[in-house]
Amino acid sequence: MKVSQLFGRTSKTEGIDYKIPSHRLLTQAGYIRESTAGRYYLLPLGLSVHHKIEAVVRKHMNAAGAQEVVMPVLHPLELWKETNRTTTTGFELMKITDRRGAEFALGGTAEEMAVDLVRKFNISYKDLPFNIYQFSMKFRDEMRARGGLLRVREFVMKDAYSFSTESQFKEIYQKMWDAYKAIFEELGLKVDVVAADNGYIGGEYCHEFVVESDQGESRYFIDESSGYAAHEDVATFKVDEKNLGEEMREMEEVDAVRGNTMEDGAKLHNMPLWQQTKDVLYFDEATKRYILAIIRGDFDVNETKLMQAAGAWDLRAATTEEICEDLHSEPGFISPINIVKKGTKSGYEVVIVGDKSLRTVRNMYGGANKKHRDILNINIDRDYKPDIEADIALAQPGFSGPDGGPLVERRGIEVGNIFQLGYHYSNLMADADYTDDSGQRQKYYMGCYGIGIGRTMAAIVEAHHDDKGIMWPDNVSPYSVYLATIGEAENVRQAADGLYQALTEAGVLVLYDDRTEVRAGEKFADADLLGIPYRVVVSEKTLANQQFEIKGRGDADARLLGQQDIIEMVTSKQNNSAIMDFRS
RNA sequence: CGGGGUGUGGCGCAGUUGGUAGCGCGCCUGGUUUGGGACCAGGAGGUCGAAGGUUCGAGUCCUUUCACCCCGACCA
Repeated sequence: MKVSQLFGRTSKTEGIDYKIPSHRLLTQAGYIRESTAGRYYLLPLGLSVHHKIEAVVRKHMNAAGAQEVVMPVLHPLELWKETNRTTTTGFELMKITDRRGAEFALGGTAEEMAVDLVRKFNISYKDLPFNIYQFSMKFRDEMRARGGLLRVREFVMKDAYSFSTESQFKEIYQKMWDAYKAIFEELGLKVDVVAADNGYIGGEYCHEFVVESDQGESRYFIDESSGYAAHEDVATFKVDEKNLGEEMREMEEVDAVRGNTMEDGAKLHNMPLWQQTKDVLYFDEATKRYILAIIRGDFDVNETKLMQAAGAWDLRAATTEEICEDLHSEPGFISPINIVKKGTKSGYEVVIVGDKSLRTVRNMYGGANKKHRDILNINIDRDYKPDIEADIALAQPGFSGPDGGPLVERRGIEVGNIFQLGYHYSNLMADADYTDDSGQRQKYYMGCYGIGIGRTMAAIVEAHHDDKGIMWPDNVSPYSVYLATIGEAENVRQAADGLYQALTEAGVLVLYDDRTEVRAGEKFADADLLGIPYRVVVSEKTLANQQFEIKGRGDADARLLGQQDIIEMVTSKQNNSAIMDFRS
């Protein structure tokens, strides 16, 4: 491809105030252009990178036995109603109606479609296991798109769906895990595999593949000694025992003229924070229940864990009015002791969820559900009994991980994930089953596996750039060589044309900067910005002894080589995966 | 959805107490240049986000609305 013919151009001013490096560099180099917030044009260069990433993903998915399909982008809304996800997706479904009034969802993920496809084939155990996947545009009505390609409203996702028996599942999950490791390694990305929360998608466990980056939105913890890695939503830690040797003392209600914070309580009673009870009242809009979370005073409530433990999917903080008038308690003095079982006005039930850390302390102190009254010597079991006992504590940096080592906090970009769905969808959807070897219908067991292609592209740029521009790894760069002429001399042009042809015939993708009106400095700046692995320069100077100048994008110095050596040097680094120039 | 901000040629911006739009980059033409973003001369390109209002007159004042950016909430 000749630069003079390439659609799109570099710009010094376009996107100058974008804060995220990948956003700015991809824009300035002419890989992407914004349409509206969270929606991007992929220009020829950007599409080329996109295709190369897809090719790597496809290669490893196929090698792992998955089979590529394409599903419609418009999903019949009845399918989403079948799984009750029209209201509970976690992202606002985008809907569209055709002129006959048929309703569709713009696909944001495709579990229902995959099940619907599979049930059309009335499968048996002989068909299992299998894994189908696609690359397709996904639509998310994000509240707030940001960070260029990092969080968008439309993007190409590779999404895969596996169908198997429960006993076959572990192997499939492991295969996807291994395939993902191989994919990201080939793309030049170091990933942490992080245990995460399944959220609205269902299932019991899942893992995120995260590229460590300051620009990432995922926060997670690593125990570097053991390799334990978990998203902050699910991270667990060892809870130290405090004063379990102490005798239980008589419960006692006392005056407590203090403010509403934990610190106020610790100060007033001159006792440690950990001996105080932290009582946080929530209301779940989905099930119309109050959820009273109780935890040791030196910990915080992890709301994701709380949602899982209580089955409360639409949690919000309770209002002062609800606390005072419906539950007859007092902000800052809420307590499980003598709390009403039901709101006296609303009739809504109060569910008490206790963290397991409550079993590491004796004789706790806390509110009395009355203003300026506290209770001393509170002990679990004797004085109150949680309806649900679970780990609902939020991990913090420095806490001991489940394997004993200290937890280190990291931030990263989630580029892929693998989910165990189990029977979640086969339970919700009709005929999501197969015939077993005794002729009985059985629910199948599912998993799903996603990779965001555009986000991966941005993550690669985040991991591979300097202050001059992008530095693509060899196998995702749109071209292997940036060939630039300097000057308008006829012999320079002829030599460059010859090298362009020779490299192309050798199978090397070359971006040939044939512009005559552009000076050397600008060509060098463009070459750096674009991030092509090799820059080859042809000028009267290099031709003085029949040579060309070649420089790696990350190298400080260039060297002079003859044409044959150039070709050898470049082809030896060429990646052999089935990759082609989609523009020529 | 809450808080803050911005909308003026393709991009980045200026525009005074209201008087009918300008600069830099880019683009086009000609010339001089040519190893890290050159220079000279000429040129094209804007109903100032949209709608309504005040006024003799609105980029500027008022009202409404839309879009985008940043922070938060949310979020495979």
